[in-house]
Parts: sequence; structure tokens; C-alpha cells
Amino acid sequence: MVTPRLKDVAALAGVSVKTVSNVINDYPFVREETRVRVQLAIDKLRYRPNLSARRLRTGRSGLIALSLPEISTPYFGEIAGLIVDVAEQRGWTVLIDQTGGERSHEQRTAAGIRADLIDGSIASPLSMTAADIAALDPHHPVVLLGEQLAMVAADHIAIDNVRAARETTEHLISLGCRRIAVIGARPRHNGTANLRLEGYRLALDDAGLRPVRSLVAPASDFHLADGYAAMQALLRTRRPPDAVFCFNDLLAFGALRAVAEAGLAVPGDIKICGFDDIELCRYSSPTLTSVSPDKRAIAETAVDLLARRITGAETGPGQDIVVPHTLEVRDSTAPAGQRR
Amino acid sequence: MVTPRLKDVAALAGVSVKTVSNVINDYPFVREETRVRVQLAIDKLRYRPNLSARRLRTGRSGLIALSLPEISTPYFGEIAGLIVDVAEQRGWTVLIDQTGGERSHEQRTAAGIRADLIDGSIASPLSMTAADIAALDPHHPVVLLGEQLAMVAADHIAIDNVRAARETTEHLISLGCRRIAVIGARPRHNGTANLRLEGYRLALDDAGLRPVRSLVAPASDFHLADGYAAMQALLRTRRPPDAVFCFNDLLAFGALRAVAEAGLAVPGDIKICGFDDIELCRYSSPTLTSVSPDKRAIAETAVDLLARRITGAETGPGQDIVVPHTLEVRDSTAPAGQRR
DNA sequence: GGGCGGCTCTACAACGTTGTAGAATCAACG
DNA sequence: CGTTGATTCTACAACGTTGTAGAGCCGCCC
Repeated sequence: MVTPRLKDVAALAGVSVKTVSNVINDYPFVREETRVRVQLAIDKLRYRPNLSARRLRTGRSGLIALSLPEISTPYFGEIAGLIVDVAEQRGWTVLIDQTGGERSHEQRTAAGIRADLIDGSIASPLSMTAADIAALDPHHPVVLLGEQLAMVAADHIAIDNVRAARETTEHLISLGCRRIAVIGARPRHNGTANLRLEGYRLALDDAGLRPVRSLVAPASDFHLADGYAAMQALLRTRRPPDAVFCFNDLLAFGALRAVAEAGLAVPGDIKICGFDDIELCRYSSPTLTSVSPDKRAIAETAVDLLARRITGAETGPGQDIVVPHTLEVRDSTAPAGQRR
Repeated sequence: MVTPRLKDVAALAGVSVKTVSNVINDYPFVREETRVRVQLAIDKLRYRPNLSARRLRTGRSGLIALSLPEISTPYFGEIAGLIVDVAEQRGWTVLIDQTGGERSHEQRTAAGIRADLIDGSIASPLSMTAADIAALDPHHPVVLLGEQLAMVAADHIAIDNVRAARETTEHLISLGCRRIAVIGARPRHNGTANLRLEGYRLALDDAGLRPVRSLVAPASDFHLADGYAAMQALLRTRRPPDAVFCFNDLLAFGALRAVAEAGLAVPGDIKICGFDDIELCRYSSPTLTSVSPDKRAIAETAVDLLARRITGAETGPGQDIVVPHTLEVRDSTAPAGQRR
């Protein structure tokens, strides 16, 4: 038994193909009786519209792409899961596009091939350049997550990174820490990492603490291995830090490992904070203090805004939307002698 | 400037639309000179075929679905990343379908809507029932990962779960453990968990150890929280285990947390093993011994086999393919007094 | 009662692609 | 020299859908 077509439904209901199409698309001028008869035929045959044909005719596919550097990163995995959920609820289907950090030529070509299959994209340009994004079809709606790209006039959704970093640093200062390091600086990229660095510096400044260059550890990537290596380097310095603010949770877990291997205790000898609040923060040893963006709000805002761009309900200039965050304080920054 | 069509290329090259199509599809009977001229026009206009139209005409979209319970689970994230990579190399695009464990009616409908957009699926039925899978279009090629579903005559790719579990248990026995618990039994499901349980029992039997019912902890799901709760329960029993074999890494991390909170040491007081070897195993405290499936082999085999099913190169009955695995021994099962 | 406008439905064309059939050319063969 | 077959290309139709234009009907108003 082949998949039913509009014409099969039309034949069964005794109307024209177009009338069936009209029922499906909620065209108002269809008699109630006709509508019911057509609907019955649709249900009976289990008819589903052919998206390729519809897209060919209307120019829309109902497909949106989610471009992420790496799906396997827990934070992106959590975000991706939420976006898929929300999109599904709204009637969109998500196609996940893994950019692989450095977009190779082949991958860019692949994106091009898919471009006319996709109505719009949600992109997290952590490792992409502005040029990469701009290279996409200019008529193609894009909503950016996390990182603001100056060159791109696209919508942009993020938490207030400066404030979040400032609050985190203040938290460490309030615990008595004075040599606070960061892991995850990315001097060459002009994105999220710099905002977090700025918040860190503002907090130090407020507290009258002098910024120490050797306490700002760069990370070429935001993986476990990078946090591990950066922490080892920090521990090897003449005066190691008494607290480390990592710019994401994986860096923090890598750092935790390095501290453990050095025979030091967290939070006793060193306090550690992460960023993103992935689920594992609540289960690591010690549990990890982390900045928690409202991920569901990010997903909902992104999908809704993109949908409005695609349908043309929203035509103004690119918006900057700020979603809330909280600082989830856990054992890795417990005051001396305490466990929460 | 609108996206170029075949006819634009044809006009520029001074040939018919069909000749351009023939060049694109490597039809052999095209003069070398014509081919070059057409190719130049394609490059000049940056022509890309419209997939919707192609799909409408050929019945193929170049899209494959990857159905996973949850993208946010690290193991599935890693597998998804690899599959997307491999598929991209082979010219396929992956659409990730998050089933959400319990497939709601809405989600099943969504799958139905997409069904005619997709050439085939790779599915990991950890939380799906056989009926769920069977409900998919029977003409729709499916490759299953991990779990064998008796009712479905589909291709199936997995490691030898019984052997892997047996080896892991033997490893624990060889370290002198005698009260070895498992976390992750799923009596009602007939899938992977049961195979791992079988391997565990075989190893106990070989060593002359009596199976103890209270040491077999079920887990309703395979999440951190489930491992945490199960471990707490095991620790509350009259004679707690001296080793725990968790059926995935998240369960193991949850268990680690419970042990830490109880003030016990791993591996000193209790040894713990995981399963899946996600990247975090190398960075947790302590690092986690885990069964490591060859994930790249899984991804490559799955994509290639599915592609052969779609193109019709493979038409035989469903195959059972076993991919290799290793046991990665780390600190969580280090012999007393040792750190690896 | 003639005309107008709203409602309901239909026929047809078009979206961009590829399969089919066949036209045109050329070389080789009997 | 006519026929055959291989090569190269083209015209046309079709995939399933929806937009456009318009036909037919009804009720209402002047």
C-alpha cells in the first residue's frame, strides 16, 4: 500500500484535490459538511502532506537547522534537546548541523546544499567566525545563541555574561579568596569569553584587587583536556590561585581533575566555579558551583523568534534578547569546613 | 539575486536543462567539452540542486533520521556527533529525532509527518518499545543501535554485551572483590540490560560466587539520579557491596557521588565500573573504569549499512553486526594502595 | 427583476527536478 | 551505399502540492 496523496483523499471524499488542500490549510470558505467529509477521508487514509512537494510549491519546508560546534558537548546537548522539544511543539522539525569547530570547506559546501531545504537556522557560533555565518544565504533567517557577532545583523539571545561573571567573581571574593584565576580566556576571539573576562575584571576592581596577568589562563578550546592542562599550569606557578573561575563546566571538571591529581582539596585548598550548569555539576565530587542560564527560556525564545522571522511576522532589525541566569552555589565553593 | 535554477545554468552554458542535470548526475554520455562548459556555468552561478524538487522527482531526500531517546545524554551525544560526521562524509544529512524516552502521541505523529521526507533511520531503541519501531513505515529502512528487538526484522549493530559484562565482572573478581553489585537491571525491559546482567551472572558463576539478589539494583532510567539513588540504597543494606558494576557511566557517576557523600572512598572501600566510556570517565575523581565500545565503528557501520539499504545495494534479511569493545581500566578499580 | 457581492468549489498552471523517448550525428559494417 | 549501433543531446511529462482565476449559486439591495 503506497502512501496516500491528495488525489486519493479527494477521490474518497468526492471533492477536488484543491478542496482537500483547502481543508488542510484552513481555508475559511469550505462548508462545514464538506470539511467534515474531507477530514474523515484524511483520517481514514492516514494522509500526511508530502513536505517536499509543499516546499517546492510554497518555498517552506518546516525544517530549521541547529548549527552547533559539537553535539557531544553536554551543554550543547542539553540546549539541543530543549530546542528540538520546543520546535516539535510548535510544529517545526530540527535538523542538527554539526559544524565541528573549524568549518572545513566540505562542511560549508554541505551547508550550502542544505540551505534551500531549510527555512532558517539557530546557530551557536562559539567556534565560527562572523564570516562563516555571513556566508550563509542572506535571505536565510538566523538566530544566534550565546555569542554576539558584530558583523552580523542577526537576532541574538544570551544571558548577561558580564553580570554573570561579575557575580561569580564577587561570590569567590566574598568567600575570602584573593588570588582568583580564570580559565578560558580567548584573546583572539572577540566573543563570550571576553565578556566573562570583563565581568571578572570589574568584580576584582570593585573589591580593590589588582588583576594579575599570570592568573588569566587561556584555553584554545572549551574541553575537559583544556581545563586540565590550564589548571596544571596554574598549579605549577610560584603562587597558585586560591580560586578558579572556569568559563564553562568542562573546563572546570578538567581543572578539578588536575587539582585532585596534585593532591589538593576542593574547596579546602582551592575553590572552583564553572559556567553553564550542566547536569553533572550536581553529581561531581565535589559538586560544582556554576552559572546557570535559563536554558528553556533560551530554547523557547530562539524557536519563537526564528519562527516569526520565517513567517514574516517579525521584520524589524536584529534584536538582542537577554535571558535570566542564576548562580548555583555548591560544594566546590563551600566556605572552609562547610559542606552544603 | 535569487538562487539559480537548472534553467539558468542551461541558458548560460547554451545547452538544455536536461544536459545540465546529466552533468550533475554523472550521466556518462556527455561530451567532455560540454561537461566542462556546464561545470563552469555551475561554478559561476554557484548552482546547488533544490533538494525538495529532487526528492519530489526521485523519491529520495538524502536525509536520514537519527532517533535517540535523549540528545543530552553524553553517550548519545558522542554517538550522534560521530554519525553526523560520517554521514556528512558520505553525502547524507542527518536529522536528529529526539524520542524523549516515552514517545508521546504527538511525537509519533511528528515522526509520521517527517516519514516521507526521510530516506531511512538509525534508531537507538533504549526506551522505545518494539511496537514503536514497528509502527514506522515498513518500507522505511531502519538500522538499530545497541538493543536487539526481537519483533523487528531490522539490521542491528552492537557490541557483545554479554562478553563485555562478563569481562568487567571478571576484572572486579580478579581484584579480590566478592560482593559485587550491579546497578541498572531492568527486569521488565528485554534488552541490553538483561544481556549485561547475564554476563555478570556468568562471571560470578565461573568464579564460584553465589548471586545475591539484594546486590542487583534496578534503575528505572539510566541517569545520574538513578545511579545516585540506587547506590544510596545499596549502602543502606546490612552488608554493602565491595564493588559496583554500573550499566552505564551516568549511573556510575551518580553512584560515585553517593559513595562520596557517605564518606567512603573509591577505589579503597568500593570499586566502581561504568559502561560506554564517555569522555568524562577520564576526568572524574576518581577516573572511571568503563567498557569502551568502538563508537566510530558503530557510526560507520550504521551509516554504511543504512545507505546500502536505501540504495537497494543490500536486500537480504536483517543482519546482526558485532563491533569491538575494550575495558578501559582506570582509578575507580585500582588495586588497594595503587593509583594508575 | 437585475445586479452585486459573498460563499463554495473547481480547473489549471506552476514550483525545479529527472526519467523516458526519441532526434541527430557519426563511425563502422556488410 | 544503406543499415546498424553507439554516442550526444533535447523535448516532454511527471512527481504532489498550492496560488490564481473563475464558475456557479445564493441572498440581498435598489
